[in-house]
Amino acid sequence: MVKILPCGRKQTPDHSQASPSAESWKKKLGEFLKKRGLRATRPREQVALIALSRNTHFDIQTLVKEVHSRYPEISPATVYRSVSTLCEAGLLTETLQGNGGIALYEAALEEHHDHLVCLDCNEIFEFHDSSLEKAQNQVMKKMRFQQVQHKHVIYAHCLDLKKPN
Amino acid sequence: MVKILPCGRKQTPDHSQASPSAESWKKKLGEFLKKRGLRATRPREQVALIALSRNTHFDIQTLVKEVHSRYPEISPATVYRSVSTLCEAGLLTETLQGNGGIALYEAALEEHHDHLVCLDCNEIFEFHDSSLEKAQNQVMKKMRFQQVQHKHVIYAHCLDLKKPN
DNA sequence: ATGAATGCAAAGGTTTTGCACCCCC
DNA sequence: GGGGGTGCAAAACCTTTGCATTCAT
Repeated sequence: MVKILPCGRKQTPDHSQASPSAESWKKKLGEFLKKRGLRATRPREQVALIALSRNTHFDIQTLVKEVHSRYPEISPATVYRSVSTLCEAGLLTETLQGNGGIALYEAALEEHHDHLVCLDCNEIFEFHDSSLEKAQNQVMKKMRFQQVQHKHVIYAHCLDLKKPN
Repeated sequence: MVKILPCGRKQTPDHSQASPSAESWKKKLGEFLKKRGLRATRPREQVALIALSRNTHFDIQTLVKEVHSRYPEISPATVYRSVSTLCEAGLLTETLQGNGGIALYEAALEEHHDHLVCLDCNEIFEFHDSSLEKAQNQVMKKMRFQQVQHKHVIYAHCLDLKKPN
């Protein structure tokens, strides 16, 4: 289990600080670009910076606005193009669908985790449980499939706190 | 576990026949509409018929086309409006995202199941495993949340058959 | 220098909305 | 008869694309 906060309080951005992995994406991105014969351009790296230093899940629109506010010269088209590059590079993952069925992304720097959406405060929590993963692998084995990836999102009410509004 | 077919073969539509639940949605829909003060109109019920008698996952565009081909007088706008009504009524569920990140829907008539997307043949399989569910409930208990719903999609390769192309 | 990347604007597609008319209750 | 529902068309959005230009290598 990674981080759990009682519902109603905001999740503290605990990996916004420069973590050991904070710089690792630059290397990883560089390698990917070289391998593909792509170029390390300024706009591309600025989008990467903003997308990968976020500590929350985000949709593209939010990213577009954020990029625009910090780098007004970068066009939405570039943000879209960069996001797909970053996904291909394995630095960004499309994780779950938000309220309107909109795809949300997050940095793929950390180890795998599942998602818990609190129906009271709408906050998204992350967790990891090894027995859950184990059960999952059992099922795959039984079904004779080899798991590559999975998306697991649980929607739940918080038992400790009541809805703040 | 519900249906599992070795990868590379198409999943047989085994609940396309009139099942006991085939008619139950009419009642459920009627109750919902009454409770909300909404009306049981012909277009609404025709869309419901097509959407709920499907046995596969589908995206809205597909549904729009299908509705149009059977009932050309029904406009796309009505399909959209009906789908959200059916979702609110709990008769339709947005399940997972297909290839392009497009939302897929399915009838919520049957008992809960998870999804397995075969990366070799792109087929979507459904499964249910009680120990998996149990593990899940354990986690929720530990985290002090009460689970309402969850979406679990596993992407995997089939061990038995090789990619057909 | 060469070809990839960008910005811009236009195109393409999907979903929502405004409004007059229709029809369920 | 009243108010929700529908169809139509327009609007609003989001995302992709074409193209001239810029820029990394």
